[in-house]
Amino acid sequence: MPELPEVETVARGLAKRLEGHRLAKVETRRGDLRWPFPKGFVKRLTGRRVLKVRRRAKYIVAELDDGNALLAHLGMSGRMLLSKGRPEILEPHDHVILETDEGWVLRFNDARRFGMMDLVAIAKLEQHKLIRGIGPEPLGNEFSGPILAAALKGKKTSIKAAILDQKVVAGVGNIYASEALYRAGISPKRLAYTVQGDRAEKLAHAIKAVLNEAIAAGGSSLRDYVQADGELGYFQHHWRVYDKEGQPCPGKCGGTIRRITQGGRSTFYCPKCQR
DNA sequence: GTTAATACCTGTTCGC
DNA sequence: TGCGAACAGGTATTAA
Repeated sequence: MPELPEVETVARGLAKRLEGHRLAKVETRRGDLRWPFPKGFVKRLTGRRVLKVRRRAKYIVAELDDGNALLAHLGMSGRMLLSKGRPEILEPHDHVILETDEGWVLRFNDARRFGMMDLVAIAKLEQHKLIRGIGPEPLGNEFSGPILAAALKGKKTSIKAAILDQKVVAGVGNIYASEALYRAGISPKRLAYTVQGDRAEKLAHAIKAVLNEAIAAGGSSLRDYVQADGELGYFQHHWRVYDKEGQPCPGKCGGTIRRITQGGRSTFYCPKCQR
C-alpha cells in the first residue's frame, strides 16, 4: 500500500540506478495500466537520459533530457523491481520494463493495475491533470499547523476523510491517516473544521513525524533501498494502531484499539485517548 | 460548491 | 477440500 514514505523510498532507489543513465531499451507488455500509455510512449522514452528522479505527492517523477518527465503512480499494488540484467522468467503482471545503458533492468509490476504512467513536460508538471490541485507537501516548509487549519476551515467532513483528501495535504493515505491522528490524540470522527489552533498544530506535527519516521525506517532497513529480491521501497512497518483492532492502546491510557469504517475504508483508533 | 458513494482491478483471506 | 464473498485501497467519476 504505497503512501508517501514508500513512494519516497522507491524514488530514492530509482535515483540510484537511473540518474545519469540512458534508457537503452523500453518495453510495455500491455497497452494500459489504469489508463492507456500515452501515444508513442516507448519511442519517446527510448534513448532518453534520466536526469533526476523525485517524488511529488504519491507520484514518481523521472525527469528526462528532452524536457519531459516520466510520471508514474504505484496505485495500491504497484511495485518496482530492480535487477542487474533481464530476468530469464518475468513475473506475472510485469507490465513495463526499462533497461539502462549500464544493464540495470527495472520492472513495473502491478497486479491490480491501479497504477499509471504518463509523459509530461517538466515545465508543465504542476498543471498536469493529476497533479493540479494537489495540496502542499507535508514534509516541506509550506505545510504547518496554520496552513492545515486554513485548509480544514469550513470542512464538514470528518478529519480522517479530510487528511486523506490530497487537496488538503499531499501523500497521506489510509494507513498514515490513522497513525497521524493517533499521534495527535485526535478522534478520526471529529469534524474537520473543529481542528484549529493547537489541535491543527499537533496534527501537522504528527503527520510530519509519522511520515519522516517511516522514510527513515525504509532507508535504514534496506541496503540502498533495494531488498534481496530486487524490490524497491517496501519495508517492515511498526504501526501503532493500523490493523491493531482489539489490541491494547500502545499508550498508557488502557484503551483498546477499535476499527470503524469511514467513507468505505477502515480507520483504526483508540477511543479513550483520541478526542 | 461540497460531500458521499461507486467504479476500477485482482490476489489474498475468511466463512460456510 | 472447495467455493464464493469480503476485503485491501488511490483516485476519477458519478450521484446526492
